[in-house]
Amino acid sequence: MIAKVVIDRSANDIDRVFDYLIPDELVVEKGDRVVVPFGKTQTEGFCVDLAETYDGKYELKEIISVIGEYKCFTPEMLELMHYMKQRFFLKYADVLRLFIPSALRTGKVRDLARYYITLNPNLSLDEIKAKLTRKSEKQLQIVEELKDGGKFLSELNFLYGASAVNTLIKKEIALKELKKIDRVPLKNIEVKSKDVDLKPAQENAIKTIFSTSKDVVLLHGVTGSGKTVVYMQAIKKCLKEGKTAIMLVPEISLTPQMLMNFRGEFGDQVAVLHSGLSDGEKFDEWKKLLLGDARIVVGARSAIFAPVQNVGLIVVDEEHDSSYVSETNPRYRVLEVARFRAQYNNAKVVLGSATPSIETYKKALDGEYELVKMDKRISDKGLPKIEIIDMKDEILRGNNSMFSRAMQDELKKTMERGEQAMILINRLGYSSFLRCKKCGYVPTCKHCEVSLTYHKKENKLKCHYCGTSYNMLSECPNCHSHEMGFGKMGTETVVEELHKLFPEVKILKLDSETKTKKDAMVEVLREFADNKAQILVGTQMIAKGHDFGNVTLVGLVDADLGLYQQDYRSTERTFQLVTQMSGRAGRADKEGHVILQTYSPANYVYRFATNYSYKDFYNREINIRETTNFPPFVSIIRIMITHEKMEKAREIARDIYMKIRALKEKDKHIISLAGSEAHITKIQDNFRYQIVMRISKENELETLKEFYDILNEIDKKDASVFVEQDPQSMI
DNA sequence: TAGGCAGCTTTG
DNA sequence: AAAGCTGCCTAG
Repeated sequence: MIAKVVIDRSANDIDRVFDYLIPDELVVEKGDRVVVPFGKTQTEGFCVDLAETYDGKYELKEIISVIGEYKCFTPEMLELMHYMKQRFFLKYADVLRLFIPSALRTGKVRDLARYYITLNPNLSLDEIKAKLTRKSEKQLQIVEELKDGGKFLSELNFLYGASAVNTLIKKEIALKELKKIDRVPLKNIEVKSKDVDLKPAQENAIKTIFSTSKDVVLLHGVTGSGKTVVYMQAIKKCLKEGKTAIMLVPEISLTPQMLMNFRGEFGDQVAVLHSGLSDGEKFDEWKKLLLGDARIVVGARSAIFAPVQNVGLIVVDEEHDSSYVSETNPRYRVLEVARFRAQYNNAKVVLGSATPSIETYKKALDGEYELVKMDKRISDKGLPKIEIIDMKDEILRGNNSMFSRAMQDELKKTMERGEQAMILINRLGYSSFLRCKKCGYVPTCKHCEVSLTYHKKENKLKCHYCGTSYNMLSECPNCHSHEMGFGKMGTETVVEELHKLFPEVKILKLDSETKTKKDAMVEVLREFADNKAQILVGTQMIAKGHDFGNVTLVGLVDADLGLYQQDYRSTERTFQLVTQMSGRAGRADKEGHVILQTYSPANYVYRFATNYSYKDFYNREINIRETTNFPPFVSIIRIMITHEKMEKAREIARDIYMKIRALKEKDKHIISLAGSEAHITKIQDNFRYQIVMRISKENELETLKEFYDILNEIDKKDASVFVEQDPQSMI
């Protein structure tokens, strides 16, 4: 027998499948991890296929051994590997590494054994009781628990705490041994049928999810319309049918509520996967899913690769969130992976959002996705009122502070009522754009209608989509003032200002600095939830999914900062942000209020956001996209070439560029083509060149395939070459 | 002439 | 990615 093996190394030259002979004494199956001789050494690899014969062009070597007790990859995942490689231009090894916890590869945790605890058989029950520390109620409980047979250590630790268990082991009352776990088939577990009062809209949503013939359902529901209940009821239905479910949320570490809801409903059937877990924890959760001990996974982006079988439902909550697109190493898009898995398993994908991405909504309107609407809040309370404040007017009236008079008034009232406020600073991508401080004018590109980015090195303004360069402006062409500046505002300055206004009020701060400090973020959120501070200042990360009942005021200090960027999606993002942020105000029984400060109060994005009219916003936006030739009417493809030597990177980039230019002559689906240095020319000692194209939606996959063929053909040397579709940012 | 090292080749 | 091989440079 021949084993087809992918070597567990990420490099251009060895990104293919190697043939090995399986020696008679070894059993190797598809999905096994193996040790093989490779070149002059031994390496680990993954068996991705078996074959009877091979083409005989070279002498085969034999597989040395199989590692691990079980297969890492199901047939589904191996097919997904091929799909992702050809869809996103990835390397085999990079894809396979996504599918398994890193602890498994690095060998920190490798076998499938778990500690199993039994009572010492050499001791009678009386002897045991005599040995117990008198007061320890917990230890006694554990002994009772173990009387009729052993339990796994993790379970005991969870139920009684590790210290009690450890004491018993130390006293040799209980014995600890490694016990291998057999693969348990998916058992049909009893699902508690706690009756929930479903609103008609929710019932309708669930009915549609299971009755539609389409593979994707878009659940368009306003904030507070009860989408989570729909997810849970639909998942419950899947479990009853013996299937599994994947529940994706933008960043699980930020939404413990979601997890609590799921744990409450489904108990230990839920496994969690996200980047905040330790290696060991990740491994344990993964294992539970692989073995069928848990049948629901709740997690962030990478949980889409959970090793569950027989998937019935994949939910992508906050569908529009940019975290569903991987922007590092293996670049992939969760929605497409979800759809692959759903089609493989004959399952449904449910996309939930109050503000679906323009791309998604168009697909729903075009009939590719099923569209379900939930446009009423559960609580029958209206959505909070959004008040727009014109900051130019404030300046005219002599208020030079970063807070408008309305904002100060409302903050004061909120503090007096003993309620809480959230202040948001919009820092969605903070590349520098120029803005007139008097009238708010932002220079844009003549050809692309996107705002220009300032390039310090050349002292020029540039458009990122077509590359046109403009001279730097010192005078505003609109109002002729000379106060052109770069809009930038930090959480720090906002907190300082607030302190001056409200010296006795406790203020908390949450930004990307807090995020890097491990538990700091959780701590800040808990303090705020416990009402220990009255104001929470933060970047857009505080806009996501939190449910603070006492928050009645939400303030956006400078909503525009996200609006004028060299990015066609910035209006959309701003709309999403305003809508989401206002969803944080007045969640419980209190009336909410939103204050939005802007220099462009007339911008349509604010008009539609304050009326909560997504549909009107969509109509306007889709129109602009169509006339300006932006996604979803075309696809923007970026090929990035990075190399530690600038000349090499440039040489390869030029090679690719010339080949695509030749292709463009023949293929009318390639609309535009531009090659240049990337905006950030060097990251981590690697020089970066990019080729940006617009291609038509028609024939899109074929056009991409042509690009991939070129990329496969050329000598990439040690360069890393990756491809992005409709990139979130052009940095 | 030994030693060092940059750059290239090979991997089933 | 990692190891080994080649060829060139340099100190002595």
